[in-house]
Amino acid sequence: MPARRAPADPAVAAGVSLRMVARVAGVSTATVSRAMNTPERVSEALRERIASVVDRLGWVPHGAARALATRRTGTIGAVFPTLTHGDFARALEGLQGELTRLGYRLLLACSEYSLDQEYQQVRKLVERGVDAVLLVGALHHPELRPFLDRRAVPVLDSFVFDRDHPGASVGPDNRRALFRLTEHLIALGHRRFGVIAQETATNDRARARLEGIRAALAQHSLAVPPAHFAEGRWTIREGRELFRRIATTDPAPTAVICGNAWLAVGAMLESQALGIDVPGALSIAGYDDIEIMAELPIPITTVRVLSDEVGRRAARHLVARIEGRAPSDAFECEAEIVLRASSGPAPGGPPLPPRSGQS
Amino acid sequence: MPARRAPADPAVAAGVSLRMVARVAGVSTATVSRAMNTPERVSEALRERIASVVDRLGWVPHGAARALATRRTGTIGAVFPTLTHGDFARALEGLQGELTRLGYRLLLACSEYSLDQEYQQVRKLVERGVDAVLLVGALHHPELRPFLDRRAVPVLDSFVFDRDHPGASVGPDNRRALFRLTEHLIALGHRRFGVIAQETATNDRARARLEGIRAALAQHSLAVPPAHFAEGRWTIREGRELFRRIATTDPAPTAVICGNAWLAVGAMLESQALGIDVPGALSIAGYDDIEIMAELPIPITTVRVLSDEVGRRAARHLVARIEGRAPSDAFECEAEIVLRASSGPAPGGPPLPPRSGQS
DNA sequence: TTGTAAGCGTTATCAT
DNA sequence: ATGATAACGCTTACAA
Repeated sequence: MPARRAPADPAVAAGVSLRMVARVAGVSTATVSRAMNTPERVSEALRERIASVVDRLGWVPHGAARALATRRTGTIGAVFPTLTHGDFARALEGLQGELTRLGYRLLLACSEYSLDQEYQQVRKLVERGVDAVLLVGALHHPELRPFLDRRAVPVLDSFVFDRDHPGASVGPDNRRALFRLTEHLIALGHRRFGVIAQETATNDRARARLEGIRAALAQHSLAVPPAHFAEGRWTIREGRELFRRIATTDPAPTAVICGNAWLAVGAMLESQALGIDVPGALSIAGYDDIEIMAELPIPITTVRVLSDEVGRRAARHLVARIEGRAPSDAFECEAEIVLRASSGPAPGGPPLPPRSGQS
Repeated sequence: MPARRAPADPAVAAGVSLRMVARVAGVSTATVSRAMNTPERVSEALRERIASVVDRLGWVPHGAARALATRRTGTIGAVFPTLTHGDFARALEGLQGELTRLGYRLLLACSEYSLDQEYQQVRKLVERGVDAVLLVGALHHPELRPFLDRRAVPVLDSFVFDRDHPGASVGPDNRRALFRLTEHLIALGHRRFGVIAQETATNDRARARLEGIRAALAQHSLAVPPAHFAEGRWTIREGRELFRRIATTDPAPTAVICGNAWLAVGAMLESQALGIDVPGALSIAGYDDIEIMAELPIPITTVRVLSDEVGRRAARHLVARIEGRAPSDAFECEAEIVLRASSGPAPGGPPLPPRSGQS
């Protein structure tokens, strides 16, 4: 019976093992294994014979068996707070793409912003054999680090960067970015600031941003009065409501800083609905640069974080550590302040670099 | 030496195996295994003794070993075209959450809208031992189905629903949804239609939507002239450009249907920039309902797909099949038409149910 | 260059 | 209810 030309016999592909490939090719299992993993150590003749058998039988290596033997799975685990938030989605895409490029797979989980859930998910991932773990933020369940350290599983905190941060991290310096943004607004003459922050309870990034704002204000003996401060979830609707509450006080703030992109979009839409002159009477700034911010009738000043770059760097860092290379402990990712029409000089402020302010 | 209270001895947790737990507890490996997997078959005394040892040693079962023995990994694989697109992100989150609830993990990959890449990713996932695979769309690499079938790996196509579709699927009926939306606009008196579609080359959902539009128009002997048709990527900017091209023709369309949410947002923003009276002079409709569509000054009429529900249902379906239950082959997910201010009667059209049209 | 055989950490089938 | 022990499919010394 002549060799079949069908790429894989339907009846057979199901339970094909390396051993079977070896038998059909008339070699030992070791040789097949080598032909796959270290082809240069196998004679060309055998290599080809084996390749054709692999092909004909439709053999796919059994990952679990390999993992058991090598004690490596070629998989890294990531736990994000949520996946619908634009910057995490972008980071995730960058991470996934880079991992694929590096020959790794991604096991994904969500913490829903809960430290307990994050820890539980990490345990599951480790049980599932991930070679490394990517987390978001610097704040974790107290048992998490010890748990991973004990098992020598590399971890990386993403979306944070802090020189004092123990362990590896990759991301923007949230505190500094908002410090600088706030300073810029102060320089434009603003003195009454409003802030719509993301909930800071379990979100150390949001907290760092808030600290940055407060620190910059403090340097000029300024502060955010309670009536001009609000915390909220990251929806447009929430941004609208909180903005309305803050902007309709008297005296109203002349600048409102929003803790993320959607809150900023909400603030902007509500300012238009309220007929507030932006940036003439009030400046709006956000955090994170998503496409809509640049496309609204009045584009929004914001801090651009290259989230996909965060994901890609995270991938490279973790793979490097898995493979025994020792990359530097922290990467700061650029956080560029993007000035757009939503911000300008404070009404009646000093005549600084002339912009379209119409006070 | 008294029993240590430390949850796990740092020096030990690294290489703890079930065998070690068994030795320390003074039982056989089989008993430990049973204590973990079928506790009811182990005496309470032993069960407790074992539990405490597991705890003290900080043992975490080795997934690969278990997978090798059981031929199941408790992992399902998903391949999405992209992750930054809002509806996939939502589906992903729903999928992930439901899988966690069901005790499964998620292995995630991206196809970048390429059938080849999709196939390659599926191969990787299978190699990694996924118990089932979730795909997007009905159109795949010709080898993909045979590959999975041969290995008896359950597959599910998502974001599509088609009675004629072979195999399982979960999602909206794209064709029908846009058929109905178009009929609605026709009933409002529209006769000149513009369409901004997503690229249909490798996207069968986009194609189905387009077919729905064309079918509805054809029923009324209408069609989309080339000058009123454009295909593009799914960005706001692209939506703006294509809308401008289409809306500035003469005669201009009185209704423009957009293939997805971002294209629709772009169209809406551009219509405002151009000073076009919406919906007085021109109606705009989109597909997929993201928050911004309801929050813009002129909210956008669209088709609401419950993407997270698609993800959750996909999870339940696949797990059911993995566990030997046989769920029905296809679920149609609701695709509700959400009428908002961006659509109204055609200018000079029949005085249908009165709306805010100001022709 | 190739083969032999001992693991890798579980589960599952028998016995007991 | 518990214990021995043979798989599970692959990798990797070590030998030849």
